Amino acid sequence: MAEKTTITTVARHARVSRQTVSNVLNAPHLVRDETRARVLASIEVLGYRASQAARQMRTGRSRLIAVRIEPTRDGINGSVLDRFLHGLTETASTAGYRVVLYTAADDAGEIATYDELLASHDLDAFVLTSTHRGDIRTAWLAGHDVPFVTFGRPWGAQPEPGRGGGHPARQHGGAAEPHAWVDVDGAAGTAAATGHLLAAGHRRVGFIGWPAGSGVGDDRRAGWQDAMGRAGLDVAGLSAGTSDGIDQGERAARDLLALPDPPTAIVCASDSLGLGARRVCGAVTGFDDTAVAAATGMTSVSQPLPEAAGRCVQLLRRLLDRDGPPDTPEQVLLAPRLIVR
Amino acid sequence: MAEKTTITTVARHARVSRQTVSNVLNAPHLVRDETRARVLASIEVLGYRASQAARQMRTGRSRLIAVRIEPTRDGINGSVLDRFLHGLTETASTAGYRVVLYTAADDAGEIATYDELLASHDLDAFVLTSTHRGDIRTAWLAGHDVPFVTFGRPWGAQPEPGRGGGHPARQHGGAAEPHAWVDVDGAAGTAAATGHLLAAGHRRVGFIGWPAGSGVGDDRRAGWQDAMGRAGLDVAGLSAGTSDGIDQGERAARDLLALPDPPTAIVCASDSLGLGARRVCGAVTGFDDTAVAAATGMTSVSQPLPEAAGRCVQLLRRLLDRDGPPDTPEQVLLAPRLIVR
DNA sequence: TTGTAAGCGTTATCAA
DNA sequence: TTGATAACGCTTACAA
Repeated sequence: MAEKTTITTVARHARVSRQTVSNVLNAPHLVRDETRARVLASIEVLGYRASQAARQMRTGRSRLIAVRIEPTRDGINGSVLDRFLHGLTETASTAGYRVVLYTAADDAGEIATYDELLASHDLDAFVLTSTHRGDIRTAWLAGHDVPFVTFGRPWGAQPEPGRGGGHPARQHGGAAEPHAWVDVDGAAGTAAATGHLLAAGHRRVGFIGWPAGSGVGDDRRAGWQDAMGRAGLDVAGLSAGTSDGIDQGERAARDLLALPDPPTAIVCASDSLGLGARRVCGAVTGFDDTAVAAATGMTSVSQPLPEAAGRCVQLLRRLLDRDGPPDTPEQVLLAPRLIVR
Repeated sequence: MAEKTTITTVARHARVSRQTVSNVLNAPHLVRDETRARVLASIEVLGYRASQAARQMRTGRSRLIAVRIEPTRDGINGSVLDRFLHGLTETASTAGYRVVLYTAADDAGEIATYDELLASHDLDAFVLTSTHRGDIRTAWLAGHDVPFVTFGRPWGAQPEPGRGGGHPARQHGGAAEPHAWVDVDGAAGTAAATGHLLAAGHRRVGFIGWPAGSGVGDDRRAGWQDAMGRAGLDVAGLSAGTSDGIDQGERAARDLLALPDPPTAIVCASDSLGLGARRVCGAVTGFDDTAVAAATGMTSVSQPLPEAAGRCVQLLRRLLDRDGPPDTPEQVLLAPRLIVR
């Protein structure tokens, strides 16, 4: 094994002081062109790379961002995180950041992990996924002055039990302080899916989603409802809410089809639900454009995951790569795309 | 924000020297019980956690292990990595290690990334997935004395063009120096799938996999061939090789069914191929037990991903948490499970 | 058993 | 524009 190349090695090789080498790297404008060129040449020749650990001790920044990896729930929607992670890793690396993974059983466990990661590894920031109503994580991070971005907008404080109708999802419930987030417009997605079915001649279009109060679910339901409303169509009784899963989707679809005036097509809030519904209904759309949708030829709403990941990194940089007071948080709402099959 | 808690804070609080605090953490047996208890209490009260960066500077160990995250190819088999990653993150964290992600376009790019990660972040080890014939990564890592484990056994040097028949996959081709690896016995999986079909009364069981020379593919083919041989059945002409994909699976299945004496059932090397084959053949098994297989009710071979991940960490610890000369590398071959549907 | 001193590789401060 | 010095928080060697 060769000697470890440190900044001292480079300094000796280029016949300058350590500090000058450091300046070439961190404040190039302070160094004369000729000197800089010589130093850069030495760096190249010696294959020098600054030690993150040493740099971190001095600057307090680790250039590490953390993301939670969840146990793929039903496997169908799980690959969404997979693609998001890949995009995140790629974009982060071009910005000089690395992604570290962590797991947690629930929100409380996740917060304990924040504490641990921050104290021992000095993590620079967190990317949170799967935001939901009553999410306690963002308040904790904000309260501890930890930079973070969520993939998924804030859905408000507590689940509101009695809120059936209306468009509750559109109110981003009184989050104490807004934070940076990136999200995909789920309502626009289900609206597009509904429009697609309407264009195909359907008039009775049903919806299968999750029970009211789930934020993401309410949003997707609202998109369907809006699209139906704009077409002047009645939606009374055409909506079902159930937990996620293939069998649940089939059951809910059966119920809808048993109505006196049943739907002829169904928009679903997930590919899992859609797959189940398809067993009993010909015209069904799913959500997330997972491999299952592609494999079974189901029309589905596709989220622009790589772009969402890129935006998260972008927002993070705005938070991190600055010396002044933090900018006002930014929010990004991306449009999904309907993949017609 | 409270003051940063360092080892000095703890020392003051417990009325001992910094060194004693360090000893409590790293060499508890050197400290008197009473003192140790007092120090631990202070650590608890102050919520102290040793700074990884400072520790790393002294010890040269980062307690970080790296894994590549691949762009989900066809999405169907992609979720395998997802589940493996989750298991890895979980097990690693209980051993005090964190998982960092990286991407790479190909083997050469991956090696460049090793260089970068090692030089700047002092990574402790790598976990390699998707081993293949002619894999240049292991030689590089071994040559640079970097600890690593592969998920997937070494498949030998170069793809061997003219090797059609036999059981080439069973020869783990002259790897210069064996290394630690964990793998799942693919041949056992396809053998089980074949056995399942034979038990159902089939006598002509075909196989659709990838072109010869791919290591993993040859192994899975060998399992089918062995099972057929043990049952005294002829396999001549019953095997097809194609690139992965649903349509490719369908095409290969059509070809097999067009034979004079066609198969009545087909074992496939992936769920993608299986899904395609199923369009034209009733009795088909897949491989990987992905969400697609579950959703479409296809029998498939399931890999014990969490266990594989755990074993990888176990092997890594053997390599890392030792002071003497490294142990002889260990290899772990896990048995898959057939999920009958 | 506990304390003192040195040093890991970097960057911020300040003087030349 | 460049260089000397100190400091970040920790652990290893050695002295008390």
